[in-house]
Amino acid sequence: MTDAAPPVMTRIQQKNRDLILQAALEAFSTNGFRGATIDQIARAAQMSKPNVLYYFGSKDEIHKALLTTLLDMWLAPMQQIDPRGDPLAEILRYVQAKLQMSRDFPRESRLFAYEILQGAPHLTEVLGGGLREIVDRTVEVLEGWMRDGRLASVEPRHLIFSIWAMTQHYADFEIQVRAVLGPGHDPYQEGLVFLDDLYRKLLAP
Amino acid sequence: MTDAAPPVMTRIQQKNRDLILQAALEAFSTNGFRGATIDQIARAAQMSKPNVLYYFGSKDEIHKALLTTLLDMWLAPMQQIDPRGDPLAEILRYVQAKLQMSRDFPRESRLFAYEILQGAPHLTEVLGGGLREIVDRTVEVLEGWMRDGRLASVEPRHLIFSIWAMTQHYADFEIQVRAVLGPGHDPYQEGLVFLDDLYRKLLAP
DNA sequence: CGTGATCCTGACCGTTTGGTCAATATTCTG
DNA sequence: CAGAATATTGACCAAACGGTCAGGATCACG
Repeated sequence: MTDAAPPVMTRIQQKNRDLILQAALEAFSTNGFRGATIDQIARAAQMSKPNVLYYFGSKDEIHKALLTTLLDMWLAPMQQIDPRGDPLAEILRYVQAKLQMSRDFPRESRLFAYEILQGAPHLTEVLGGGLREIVDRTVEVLEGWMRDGRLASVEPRHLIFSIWAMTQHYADFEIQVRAVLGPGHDPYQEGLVFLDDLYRKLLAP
Repeated sequence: MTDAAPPVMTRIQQKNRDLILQAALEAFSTNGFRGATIDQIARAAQMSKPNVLYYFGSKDEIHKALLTTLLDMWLAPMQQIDPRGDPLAEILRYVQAKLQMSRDFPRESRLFAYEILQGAPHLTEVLGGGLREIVDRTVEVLEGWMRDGRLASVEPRHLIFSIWAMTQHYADFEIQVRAVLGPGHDPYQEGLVFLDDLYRKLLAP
């Protein structure tokens, strides 16, 4: 009984696949899937176009690999909500973590934004499957807290939407945010203060 | 002294320009600027490609015309906030209006989302100019209300961001919202209930 | 009804783009 | 170090795309 398909990678494969994904993240997140070109990715990864296609069979494959690689990281903060912790503290920590991800990984945020905007052609199974399960689990935790009177009663799924919308807004619409605020502002710092206040008031039991 | 450039349009011009813009809205809002093709727009508008380019000199021009045509409509609800009205009622009315626009004009919402995501190459002057002024005016109204103790004191610009983020989320990420909610839900109806509650709690003086 | 302005299109062009392929270079391993 | 496996690339291709152009159809109007 041997390993069916041992995904053993050579040192070079590991390095180059990583280089390509790095370059692709930059390209896809600034221009969208159709706006990015393999040439552009190859140039950024400092290799020839055929070599890029040697590691990933097609542009689509690069894109799909990127999304699946980054999805776990993107969803991680929500899974770290601790049912045994203090409800408000747990949620505020989640908001902060999500906002920090927008600040530290805006390209990832935009990548997903483009994908969802376009109708999530590469994420349909994830949306209806894994994502929904993760959300459902979190919803159960939230509803438990609400039943116990430790959290104000609000529609939990829309609460989650609101957190996603607000935090990702700072990354996805950063240009607009900065244009409106003008220079000399730290959108994320101010946003955190605002969101902290908002969710405290909304969720206080 | 004659009119410098009387923009008088023939019946046909009016009809065809409108048809093209209609088709372009559909195309740009589903595939983004680079994802949409002139062929596609021409087909949807039921005319030949050269004819599309007879009315609009280039793909870029169509896009720009769309954005400028729709921008006023998009920003209108905020300008209808009445400084003499009841603060909370005015804001809740704005939230409702914005949410209705997401529901009734999701394509417009996505069009702007794509544009901002991409760095707003066609909206830079608007972002730094007109938009900022409109926001500034609204901010003054909000700050006036807060000074008078008729509204809880929160950072007004981030309050506006939150309204934009939340309401547009339902249009721009509709696929994700529906995937998470599952069938048998009215995202906009539920969203309105949630947001009403949220802003009541946040803004009660 | 005629004639000038407006409207419309098939055919075409140059460029870009995703992807292929044969050939060469490099690395790994016995 | 030999030879097999892996890695890399220049040259090339077909399709898609934005845009042009010359010529024909249609319309408005005296």
